Amino acid sequence: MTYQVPRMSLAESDAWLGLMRLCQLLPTALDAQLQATALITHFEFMVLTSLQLAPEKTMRMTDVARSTNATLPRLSHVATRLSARGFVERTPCEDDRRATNLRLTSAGRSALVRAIPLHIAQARELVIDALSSEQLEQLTAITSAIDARLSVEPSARVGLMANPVATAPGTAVANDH
Amino acid sequence: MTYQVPRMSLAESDAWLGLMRLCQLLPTALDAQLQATALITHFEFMVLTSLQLAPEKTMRMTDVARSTNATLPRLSHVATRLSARGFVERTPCEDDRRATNLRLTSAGRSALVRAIPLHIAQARELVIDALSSEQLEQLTAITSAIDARLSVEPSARVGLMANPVATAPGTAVANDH
DNA sequence: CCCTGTCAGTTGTTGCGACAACTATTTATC
DNA sequence: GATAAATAGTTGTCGCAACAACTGACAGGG
Repeated sequence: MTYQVPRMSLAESDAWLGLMRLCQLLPTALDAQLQATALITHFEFMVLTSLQLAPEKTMRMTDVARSTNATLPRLSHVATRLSARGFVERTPCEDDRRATNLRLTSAGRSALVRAIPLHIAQARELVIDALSSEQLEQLTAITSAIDARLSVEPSARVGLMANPVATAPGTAVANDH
Repeated sequence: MTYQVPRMSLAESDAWLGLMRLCQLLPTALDAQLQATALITHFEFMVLTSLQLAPEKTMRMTDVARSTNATLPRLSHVATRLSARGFVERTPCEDDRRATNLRLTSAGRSALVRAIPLHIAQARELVIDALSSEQLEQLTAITSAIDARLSVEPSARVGLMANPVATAPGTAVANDH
């Protein structure tokens, strides 16, 4: 029951390759510039921003992770680095003693304030100013549509993926075209 | 001479954050799926594909790097891994003895052929089928526009970036060009 | 209560990408 | 034709992200 995956049309392939290229180059360029000018990574910037917006400049690890699209282990490591630089403090949570609160220090706030204009300039230079306002709206719609697909858990979107390739050549893979 | 960077409007910020989220989540999801099903990374897939399309299934390292949006060191490392798995062979180039040719082996071709339908299914599932054909065209236009900005070398797009943050507050940064 | 299961975080390992430094070859210049 | 400069690749180091395994705390059922 190997049904045929339709090939990509030219338009599809153009869009796909363009997106892949973007996903590869943009984050790298962004991080390189922010590192050079503000001495923090883009992800660290997002963490600091999240905290800055929170009441008491304090948030629980899990909430920060969610709002920055990160996994908890990743955030934990970054929090360790940020706290070593004095930008952030870990404090135990009263309500739930499993939880940890992350608080933005004044040094962290300073670093963020220094970084903000650089970051906005970056966003303008590389993306926003490159697009018309129609394209900005289109981009928002496109990213949300893809996002919806990404958020579905992997188990629910097996689809054609349900046919893993065997390591040994002898194993029947039945991928005849 | 601190001139004000205009803040982002809501529409701008939506587009920006959506794009950032996409650039973060999509490559990860892609690699995880391809690794699990085809046992290669997305970047390895691109390398194999490039070679497959080349005459004699052979290309020079530099050309492969360009066609996969990678740096030469990165490609060199990946070539080492791929060649350890027998998917690829390094051969010296006759014309230019500095150069190295990369050739796709038959084992490499098999691996690629196994991966192709999985990869296409992925692309459809996560991106292409999530978008209308108008959106696909829009996406192509958007990515090219941003790409044009990315390709400009950093030195030529200093703009507001030309004011790096000093590590120590006292240090004079005197970065006039 | 205790015991099982779940949740919040942390830590250790692994693997990959960026960058810098290096070798070897080719091209340009005088 | 020798020397300088640029080009093609390789290698080593560093930092970060993913994943798995672990600890400690809450919640629900007997």
